[in-house]
Amino acid sequence: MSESTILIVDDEAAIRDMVSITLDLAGFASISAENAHDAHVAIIDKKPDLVLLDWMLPGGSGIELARRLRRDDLTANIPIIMLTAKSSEDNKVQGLSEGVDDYVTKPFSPRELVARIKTVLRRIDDKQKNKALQVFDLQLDPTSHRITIEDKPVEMGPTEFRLLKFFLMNQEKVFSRDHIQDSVWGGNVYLEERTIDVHIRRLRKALSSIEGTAIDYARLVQTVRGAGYRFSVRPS
Amino acid sequence: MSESTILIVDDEAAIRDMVSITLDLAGFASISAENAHDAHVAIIDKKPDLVLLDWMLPGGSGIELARRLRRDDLTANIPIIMLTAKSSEDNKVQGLSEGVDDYVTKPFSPRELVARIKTVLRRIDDKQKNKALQVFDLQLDPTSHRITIEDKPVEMGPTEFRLLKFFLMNQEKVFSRDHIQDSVWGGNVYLEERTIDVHIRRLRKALSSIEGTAIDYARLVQTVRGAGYRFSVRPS
DNA sequence: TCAAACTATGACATTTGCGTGACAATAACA
DNA sequence: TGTTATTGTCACGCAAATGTCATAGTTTGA
Repeated sequence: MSESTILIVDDEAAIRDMVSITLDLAGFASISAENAHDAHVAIIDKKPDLVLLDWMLPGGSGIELARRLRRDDLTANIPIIMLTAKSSEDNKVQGLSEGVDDYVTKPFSPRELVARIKTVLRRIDDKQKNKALQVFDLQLDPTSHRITIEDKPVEMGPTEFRLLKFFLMNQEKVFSRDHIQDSVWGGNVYLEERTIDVHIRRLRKALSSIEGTAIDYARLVQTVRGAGYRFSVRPS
Repeated sequence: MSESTILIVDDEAAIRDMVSITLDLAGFASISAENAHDAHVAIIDKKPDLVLLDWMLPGGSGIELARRLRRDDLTANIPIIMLTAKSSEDNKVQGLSEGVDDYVTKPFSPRELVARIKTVLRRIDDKQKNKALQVFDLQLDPTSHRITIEDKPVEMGPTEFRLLKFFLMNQEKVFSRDHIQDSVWGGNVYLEERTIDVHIRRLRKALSSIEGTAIDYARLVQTVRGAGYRFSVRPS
């Protein structure tokens, strides 16, 4: 997994800096915001993997932000760790009910903060890993190792299965054949260049195998001439 | 069944220790938490089989925790026994509506506590057992150690019995041969790779042995090429 | 409009993984 | 003790999956 990005939301610059340095040292990328509004913009824009949110933002907007993030589907799955000034059970309870994932009480040690972050990220990761990937009525369920379109099972080989899984987890991005090979086959094989094309074709064929669907799922696997392939919900 | 883990949630260290010792003596493993937050983390992390929860945690967070546990799918099935300071009908009623499984009123005897725990665990256990072990007209009764299809007895060896039981308890999931071996044979044996196949075949054969059924039960044991086997009601 | 560069596709040989019948060793049982 | 059921292994056959190639089709830019 690549580097996780953490958004720090706190009105005190000193704390932002301190946390930022801590996270950098722990191998995270960090961005900062000093108020709820900037934070929200940054979240939409940069899609951080986790938000460190000060409970006591001026105007009590910390909890407001948390609530808002949870309400919106786009941001509902971004984990939040609250930073609370004092260890108050009231806050904790209220925060838990807002869907906050964990707490760190100020003052906190860098070690503790990093540990909490890692725990939350791992927990979320496990949850996501076994979650079914879905695009329209196309569904890939890693647990049952099954692909369905409109609940009808779709037949394909193991390689096409991995290929589709890769695309579903990385939509709207173009990947070169080399990159696809590394990600789907693993780095230690040599493949003829055209081989990727053939598997793309097989995947498309499998996605077209269900008759009478409203959407042509094969068309979601798009060729980007000179660059590679892309899985996208938007027409090319 | 392996050792059950009980999580003790109480703010008084003396009670935690006392209960912990009691549980150890009764053959349970126990972990402790002194507040709702730590408890929640421990539950996510350690997945205890039962939670002993003090009703009167500071800030009234005991009931909050119970409510929160019930809301989340991951924790909704973990049984909760409430520890109440005084025997108040109000508490009991309120607790029941939160989905609490039982009550123990302080002060309680170790003997009573253990009895309650065992009762709840057994109840939950029975519920789990009797739930998954029927598919259409195929029935597996763990007690009488019998399998029937449309009330007609099905003959199979002990290994196939365990295999079918495993599948019935874990439907819609793919298992690798290694995983099946660990779960059905136990971890300390070495089996030739093809051996699993042979037992799958014997199981399928047994499931086909009843003539004239509406459903081909053998077909529920599905091969997932390159991944393992899956028991599923849905066609592959 | 043409050539060059790139991609799609059908066909094919090879590899891989699974199903199956047979068999010997072992365990269960009368 | 003899008899039967159960179990694990093996060898073989088959079908799916895979990678490659040759050919056809498409796009791009001069």
